[in-house]
Amino acid sequence: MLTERISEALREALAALGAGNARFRLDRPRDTSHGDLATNAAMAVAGRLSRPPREIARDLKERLDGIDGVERVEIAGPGFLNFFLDAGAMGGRVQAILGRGERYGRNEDGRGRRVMVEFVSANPTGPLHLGHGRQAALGDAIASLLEWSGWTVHREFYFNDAGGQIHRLAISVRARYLQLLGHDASVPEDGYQGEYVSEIAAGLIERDGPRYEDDRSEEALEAMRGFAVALLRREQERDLAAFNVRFDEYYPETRLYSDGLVANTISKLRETGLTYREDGALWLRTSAFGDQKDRVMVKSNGSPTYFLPDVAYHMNKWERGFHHVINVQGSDHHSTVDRVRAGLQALDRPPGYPEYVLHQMVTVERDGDEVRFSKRSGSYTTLADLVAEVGADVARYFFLMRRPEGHLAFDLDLALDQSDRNPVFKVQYAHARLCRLFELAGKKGWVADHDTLISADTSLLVDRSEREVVKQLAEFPALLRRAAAGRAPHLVCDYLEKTAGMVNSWYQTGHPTRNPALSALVDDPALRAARLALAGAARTVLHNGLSVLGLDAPRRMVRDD
RNA sequence: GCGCCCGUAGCUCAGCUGGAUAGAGCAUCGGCCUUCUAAGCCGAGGGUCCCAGGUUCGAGUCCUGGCGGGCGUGCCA
Repeated sequence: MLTERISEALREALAALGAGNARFRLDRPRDTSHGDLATNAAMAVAGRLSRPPREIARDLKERLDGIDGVERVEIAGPGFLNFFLDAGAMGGRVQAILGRGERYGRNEDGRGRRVMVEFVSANPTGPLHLGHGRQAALGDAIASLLEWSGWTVHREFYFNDAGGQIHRLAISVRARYLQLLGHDASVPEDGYQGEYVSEIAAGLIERDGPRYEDDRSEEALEAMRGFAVALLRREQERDLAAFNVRFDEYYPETRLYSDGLVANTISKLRETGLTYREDGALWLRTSAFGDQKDRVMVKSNGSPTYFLPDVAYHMNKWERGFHHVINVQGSDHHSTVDRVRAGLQALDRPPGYPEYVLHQMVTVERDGDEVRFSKRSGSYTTLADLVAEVGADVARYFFLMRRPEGHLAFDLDLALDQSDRNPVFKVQYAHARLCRLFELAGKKGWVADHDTLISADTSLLVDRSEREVVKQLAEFPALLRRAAAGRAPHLVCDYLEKTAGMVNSWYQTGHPTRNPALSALVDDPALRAARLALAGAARTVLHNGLSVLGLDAPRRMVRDD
């Protein structure tokens, strides 16, 4: 593409001036009088070359003349180089987009490399809540962005099916089970109070009858535990499926024990000489690797803390061949980051392994006030309820449109709004509107197939409204690259909203009631083909962008009033 | 106390590796439907980028010190 050609020419020119490998920007200036593309290259290397930026810009400009598709280059301001593209090059970008089609925006940066994204990882102790929802949307979108960058991506869900929380679940189920059978029993204070626990107990009676009624053995409790975990796991999976999120693998904590990985990790850590006994517990000197303080590995009662299986699990990820791992977690878990990494460094893994994306919590607001509208969970709003209320696409988009590290106030009024206020509909509608143009062209008997569009004379796209759209569309690949590198799906949302706005603007400019001469559906076949090519390119970008985020790109919008 | 994150328009938030006059949506006000879906478009007003220093050709962005808010700081997960 043209941007790459200019970028390459700039690199060569900089090398010739003695500033090879310099970092510079080449992007679209806000102000169109500053050209179609602009670079800060001269300023960026001024310090290194100890020369005035404008002088360097002059030298660069001399070496940049004659790039195919560039009409002229100007020096401006403190030393910017502004590139003005000719009509042919501008139009050529449309062809390039159409040529790539559903692959437009993909790159091969991660080719041949594997990455694991671990996310959601909810304990099977209850229905998924909104924090899990945000994490599901975030993890899936980050995984998708990496796939668009050529990585081979493994989506993994880790669940804690052992330990104290699960034990409390089992006790709670037993209490409800006994209640349903007419016995006097109560759920302990630190147990699980939600209605779903009774549902589990009822399911247990249906399957096994009253056989645990008088059985206080560990085996009976174990059967209840197993039943509850399996049921909740199925339910979580069903809720995630309704949210269009799927995993390649579900990894249970108990496997770390049954496969001997926890025991193995203990002995490996002991071999490092970084462990010691104190107050009856076994500690690891994590402070040697930047942790705030040392951590207990094995409690004085002989059972491991959660820290140990975490380390064992990440050693296992590494041994499975995942040297790039991204864990998406709520920021309330951020204290585990340093200690897990410290434990892994003790075992000679690199300091930055694994990578973490931490997100803040979610609240739902209606009329500016926080609301909770879930009955089953007992205390919190569930993901399933939210999805039932607003739909998967809206929920996903809203979870993604803010930076992960900020608190997310889910605006329920806006989410339920089917008007222009709702960004999801705005983007989807812009896509549907472009599809509609092709439908109408077809009705008039005009050929607008792929071959026609890709061979259209797009140098006819000279109107400002058209050129602005083309420039926006041309930025899509760089945008995806940036979003992938920054683990930042919200950038895609921003981009799509802006693109949809520009598409709508362009569409209105050429609306028959306003300015028929600029309509996409003009009588002049050559002009029509060029504009439909632009419409096709825009539709491709909106479609691909929505697809990266895991959203549908409808060909037609149906409003349910 | 210490660690991490956040602080940008009335509201919700973008802002890339430091780059040209700080942007978007909503809200407010004024225009635009006999013609491709007005679920839209055009225009206007609206800013101490939390504060104070520093780094430099240039700081919302980097550094230091404050202020305000969130989370964490367990032999809980």
